[in-house]
Amino acid sequence: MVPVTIRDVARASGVHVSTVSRTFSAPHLVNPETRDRVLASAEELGYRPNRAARALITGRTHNLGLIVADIANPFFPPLIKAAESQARLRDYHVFIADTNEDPVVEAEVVQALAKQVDGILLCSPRMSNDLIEQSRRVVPLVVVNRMVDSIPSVVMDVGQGARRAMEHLVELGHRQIALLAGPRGSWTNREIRRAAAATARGAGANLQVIGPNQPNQTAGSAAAEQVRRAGVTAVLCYNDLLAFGLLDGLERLGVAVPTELSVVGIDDTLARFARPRLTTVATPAAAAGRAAVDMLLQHDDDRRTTAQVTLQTELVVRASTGPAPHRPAGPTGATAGYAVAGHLKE
Amino acid sequence: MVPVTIRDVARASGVHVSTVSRTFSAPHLVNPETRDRVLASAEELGYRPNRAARALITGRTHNLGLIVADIANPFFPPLIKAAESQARLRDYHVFIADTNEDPVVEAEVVQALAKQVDGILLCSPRMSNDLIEQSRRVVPLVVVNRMVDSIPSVVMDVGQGARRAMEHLVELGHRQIALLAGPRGSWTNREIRRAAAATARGAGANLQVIGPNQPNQTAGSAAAEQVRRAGVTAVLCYNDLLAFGLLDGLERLGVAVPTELSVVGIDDTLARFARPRLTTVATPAAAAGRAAVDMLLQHDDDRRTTAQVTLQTELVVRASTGPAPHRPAGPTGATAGYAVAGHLKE
DNA sequence: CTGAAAGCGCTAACAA
DNA sequence: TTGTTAGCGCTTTCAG
Repeated sequence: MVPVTIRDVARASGVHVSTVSRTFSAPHLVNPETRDRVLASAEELGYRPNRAARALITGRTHNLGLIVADIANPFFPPLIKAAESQARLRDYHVFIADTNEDPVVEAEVVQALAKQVDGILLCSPRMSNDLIEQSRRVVPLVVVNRMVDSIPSVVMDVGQGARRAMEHLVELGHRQIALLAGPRGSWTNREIRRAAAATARGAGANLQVIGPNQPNQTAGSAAAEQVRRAGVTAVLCYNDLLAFGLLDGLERLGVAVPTELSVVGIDDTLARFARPRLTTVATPAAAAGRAAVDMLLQHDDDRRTTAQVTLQTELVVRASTGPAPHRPAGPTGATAGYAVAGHLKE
Repeated sequence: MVPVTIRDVARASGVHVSTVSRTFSAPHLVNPETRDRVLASAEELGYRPNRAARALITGRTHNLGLIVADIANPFFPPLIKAAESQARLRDYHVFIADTNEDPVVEAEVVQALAKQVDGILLCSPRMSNDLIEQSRRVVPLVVVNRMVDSIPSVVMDVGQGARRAMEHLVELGHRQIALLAGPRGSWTNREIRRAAAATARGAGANLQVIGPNQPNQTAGSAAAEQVRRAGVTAVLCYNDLLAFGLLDGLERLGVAVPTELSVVGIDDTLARFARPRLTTVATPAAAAGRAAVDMLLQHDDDRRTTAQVTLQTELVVRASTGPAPHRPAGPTGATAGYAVAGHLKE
């Protein structure tokens, strides 16, 4: 709490402050003996360079910003953890900010953090590309889960993942499929939708889009009724959270998974936790976090790079998908009578 | 990226830098008209005060540190989210750090962050009380999930929660109960253990402690065999993650929950996701995060407070607990033959 | 290899 | 109400 400064160390070791400074920021420029003496005093006094003061003159804060849509969404914690760990490995500290899926907050936070960081990881941004490019002029940016022209980015190939998921369903005989869509500003959502629609078209299947939805369990649960009425035999969900909620809602409605309806998630966060275990598309969130940090720090050195990294995704088949039933699980289908099961208590 | 400073604004609005400074840090001390002019120029130039520079002179960074044992542990995200949101509400930014359950990293991170923050939230610390008190001398601290003499803290009454859980089990007829313990340095773990032991003693039940365990799913899964051999009819777990893993392991071993074995979790993070749905002790993590931030910021003003806040917990009975069977689910019990079920594939 | 001096962006007395 | 001045803790020329 008593702040010990460079001056205290200088006094204690009988050298000028600039020598102490050098000892920490350019050790090779100082006589080994002097250095040892300084280091000893520093150690004894418990001196730690003040990074903020240093930043003022060097222009480098050694801080990073990490902006995510919702920390409580299980997709993010592994990404945050990996990014923070990678950053600390390189001696960077990281600011975290949660925007609550709000594009306005997002833009504000970027501005607020800009001066205090050397760069920002913008994860699953909900703001417009224009705004992102504008932000880019204020602070170095790496965008995760979105592709923006001229902005370095790390994305996961969810298009490919969605395609594999659709193919899997088609192979199982499904022809009437629903897509439980994600939130509005989401690039991932658009990718999934595009890929799913294309795959359906190519396979002679019909794709019904339900949404947009907030990517949480509640929304998934709430969509169950709509899904049942849609007359489909399979549902691809924007993420596991939505799929999980849907599973819950379906259980309440008495719709059996996968016998009456197949459900596929995306991101493989909650999939192992679900019963039946979710078939899902695994997305390498931790790897994305690490890659993004590396891009940010490297970009920091040699400027002018605008790399776009795409990480592979993988379909993981578990127990929530099965052969298409003869009739869809709708109110006019074989299972209409089960509606009363909705009154079962938890 | 082109940093606009207070001087640029001063020049643009034809006043001295100190007037610009006042406009932002003490608006009431400046003539409304001048203020408007300054504000206009600032707006136009996109000026934002540099907090680090400000901190250098005021001594207040307007940053907080948030140190947690494991971001990926579902207990923390809601706490982090709430803390960050509360902090930003008060115009504070927050650094996040993950210690990987390592007490050494914990201590290092406190030191590393100290100069850059006005205070640190130490969540579920694994380091010793001594070290915490030492850290306290370097930077204001609020400890979450631990009670340390003379250090402001926010804890949840897990002792009471464990007691209620044990009583619940005893009421269901269980007399041979296991406690699947948590990690070594955890205060929460000690509290649970103490309360569970006391309750067992008072009720004429026997409590077997299994552990310590890392608080993750893998450890829970791995403990299944040991639990089955323990000859108990019920298990109280340090957290939901461990309980979830245990459930998984038990399923593989063919032990039926709750008919053969009752399982109780703690923290209510994954409980709704489990099948059967976990009976658990709900802990108000988000409230704890908010409370801790408030204590830190308030303590910041009027010093010398050492408040200790205790938040209530609540037993939530779901489907993983039931009447005690006549024989425990051990190898010598009724279900020994189910061991072959361990070969079932996922 | 080390010291002296200037200054990063900002605030805080003090004067005017 | 505003300007002047000094200086927060540190780095970085430039001399020596």
